[in-house]
Parts: sequence; C-alpha cells; structure tokens
Amino acid sequence: MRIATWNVNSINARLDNVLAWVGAELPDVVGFQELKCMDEKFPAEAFERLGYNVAVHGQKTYNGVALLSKTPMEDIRRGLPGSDVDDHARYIEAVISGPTPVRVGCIYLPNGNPIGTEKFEYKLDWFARLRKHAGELLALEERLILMGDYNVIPEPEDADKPETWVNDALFQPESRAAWRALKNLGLADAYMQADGAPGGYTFWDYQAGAWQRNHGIRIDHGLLSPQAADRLKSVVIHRDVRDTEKPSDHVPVVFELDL
DNA sequence: ATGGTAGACCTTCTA
Repeated sequence: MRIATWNVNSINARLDNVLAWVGAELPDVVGFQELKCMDEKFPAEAFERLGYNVAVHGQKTYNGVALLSKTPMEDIRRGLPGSDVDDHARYIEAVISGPTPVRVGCIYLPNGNPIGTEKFEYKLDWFARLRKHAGELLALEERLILMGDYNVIPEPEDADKPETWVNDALFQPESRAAWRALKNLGLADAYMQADGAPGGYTFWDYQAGAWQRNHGIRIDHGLLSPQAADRLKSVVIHRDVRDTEKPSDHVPVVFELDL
C-alpha cells in the first residue's frame, strides 16, 4: 500500500499539476494540506474520476486538508480535538478500509512565525494537542500513520543551510522538542527508519532561487505506530515534482507499507 | 540588512 502526503499550496491553483502526479502515481491514499478553499470548492469530481473516495475539511482562504482513498474511509474525524476556540482546518483523519485497515491522520501543523508572538504559542499549543490525540490513538494499537506538513526541521541535517533557520519557528528548540516529545510516545519517523540520508528535503521556498540552489528543508513527515513501522518498505520523496510547471513549494512524499 | 515569490482577495495576510 502506498500512502502519499503533499502540501499543494492551493488545490485549485494547483489542480493540473496535482492531477498529473496523482494520475500517474495513483497512490492508494493521498493526504493534501493547504487546500486554501472551502469544502464546496474542492474539486472532488476530478479525483473521483481517478477512482478515489474523497473526504475534505476546508476553510476559506487558508489551511484546509483532505484525504483521498481508493477504498471507502470510515471513522472520519475533521479537526484536531482539544480546543473549543481553534477554527483552523488543519487535521483530518480516517480509517482506510480493506483486509488490513490503516488509520491515517493528515496534518497541517501551524507555521508559527514570527517567533515571540501568539502565532508561535498557537503552534506549540497545537503540537501539545496533537501529542495528546496521538497518545489516545496509539492506545488503540492499530496500524497508524500521522503524516503531513509538520512545519518542523527536526535536525540540522534536515536543512541545506541550517544557520538561516535559527530565528525561524520551524527550527526553534521548542518546536524541535515538541517533535521529539511526539515521537517519544512511540512513533517512528518513517524517513529516518527507511532511509535517513541527509538532504532528503521536501520544501524549497519560491524566493531567492531556493530550488535552483537546493536550499531545501525536510518538514513533511510521516510518523508510524509500531504496528505500521514493522511493515514499512520505503519512503520516496518525489523531488522532481518541484521542477514541474507551476509547482507547489512542497513535493509529495510516498510511504510504502507492506500490507 | 534586505529582498526575493506565490496564492487568496479588498489591500494585506499567510507562508
């Protein structure tokens, strides 16, 4: 089973580009982040024509997440639990049905910039809520993947120029500690388990020729429960997608599980 | 130290 995550930076502005990749790869499951549209503006029919079931959690202008699955999705959850006031559409979860079901959480973690503001506090609070929810999911002892744009550079090796990120929310000690605390519940960083090679970047800024200079960072991750980690075959970062026409600033990451 | 780009959209915010 191949499960993909991709921050598309507007699903409608990106539709041709996204359909080309999804249509060519046809992963069993796809999680999108940064739809930048409400549910009714999500181009569901285009993906249904490719054979997918669609679950969307959108909002106007910002954020928005969605899941595609070839098999029906069950137990769909929209929104991260643990807050009465958070109205950002940053989390959607579903159980992918089949002979060996897998629960997939699709995450668009807050960016948190600039540091020292309420935005950074919101990031850390969201991280704490995610940790609490992940703990509850781990207790189910299921095959589980929590994947998406975590907006965290875990280690200096995950940036081409780590020194340029020291004042950025993505590389703050608090952000990295929150990432470690999440992993320390008993989740495996799929990329590190399957590959671990430095330079596996998933994002290159549009500005200042970051792609041409390979000034990338690894911020799109998949965390696996033990039941899923035992079945991980490979992680492939589709970096060539960054060189296509009208690309997202993130590229797809595909997790292959032996299910 | 600054600026550089992209997307949504009311002109600035987010990334």
